[in-house]
Amino acid sequence: MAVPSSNSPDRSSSAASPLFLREDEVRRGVELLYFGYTRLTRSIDEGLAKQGLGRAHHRALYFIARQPDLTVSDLLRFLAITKQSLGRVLNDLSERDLVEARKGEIDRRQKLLRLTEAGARLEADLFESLREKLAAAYAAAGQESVGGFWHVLEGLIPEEDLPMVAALKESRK
Amino acid sequence: MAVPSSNSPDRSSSAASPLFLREDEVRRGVELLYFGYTRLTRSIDEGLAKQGLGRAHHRALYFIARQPDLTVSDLLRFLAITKQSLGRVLNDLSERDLVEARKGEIDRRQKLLRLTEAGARLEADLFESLREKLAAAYAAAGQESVGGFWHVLEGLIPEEDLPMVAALKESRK
DNA sequence: CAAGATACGTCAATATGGCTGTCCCTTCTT
DNA sequence: AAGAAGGGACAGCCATATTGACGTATCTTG
Repeated sequence: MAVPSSNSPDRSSSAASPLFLREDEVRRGVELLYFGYTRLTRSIDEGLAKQGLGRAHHRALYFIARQPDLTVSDLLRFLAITKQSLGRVLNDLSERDLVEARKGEIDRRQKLLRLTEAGARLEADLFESLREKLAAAYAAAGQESVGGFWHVLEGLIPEEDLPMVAALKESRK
Repeated sequence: MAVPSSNSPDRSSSAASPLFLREDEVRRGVELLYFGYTRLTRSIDEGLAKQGLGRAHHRALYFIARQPDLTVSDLLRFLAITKQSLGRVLNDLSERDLVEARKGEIDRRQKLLRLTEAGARLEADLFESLREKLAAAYAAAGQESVGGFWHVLEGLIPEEDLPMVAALKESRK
């Protein structure tokens, strides 16, 4: 341990295992992810507050918009919350006529969720604010960077969850 | 909109309005950011629950670890929550002897926050779990992707907040 | 067909992490 | 001396999540 005078830790990661990355690179990622994510969602929060809704409602709206006729249990998988928590959110949304449900035809136990026209309008509005910010970030970073951005994020998602995310991609007709 | 037959995206960013990106690209970013971010923080939540702490405590720990002798008001800027909310968190942390404070020497109204040894150990533990995941994602994506990842995220942070984020970078002496 | 599994809903109780508004003390600046 | 700034504390509120237990309709299968 011949680390000289400097009180800075031995960060010469590069040396050994490639998985043991320099702490700085990891901290940088953590911080950018934190600030980037919170800033992106902040815009949405404001738009939602006006309608008396919260972030949870937006997430539900988003996935329903993304996959019309989504079932409750699929939505639960996306949101990874409990049935009870989702129940409240879904009730709020249908009271406000933003979401409607009908019985599944194949399996009539299922409830197929869809946005009403008003719901679609609201979702589009909120999405517009996401688009502005993300599109600006894409543009500033350049298209080459976008691929890397996606790539790293994909790596953060555990394998068992990838099929779920991929399902969204497909519904993107 | 004379986008030709090809179903491949019109990515010649250059094309029309470079800010009006294809919806799919934005949705993909939103989704990856959501799943990536939640999966990354999930690991942390488990570690914290054991100590009876929550995510809020981790954020405070993280920034204090990052910038020893951080003042309360600087921490408030990072976290973007109210003094009252932070107060509770900080009390929890000092009750558990994870954080300690001393008076500022230059300005004695200030409280300079530091981790205790136990606090540093806990933070290092939690960070380790972040490192594992993020390092694996970096490795899987390749170093070229990491730059793009950072770049796009930077673009999500409003200009007025960039100095704050940069301050962290510097303290990373 | 009967039994069991599945999809959905709901009750009650609880925790966390935020918020607002108000008021206070100490210390620095002018 | 007055005001601004850093920090703290009270009370009360709200949104979002949790667990566990239970109920009902519907599908699946031996």
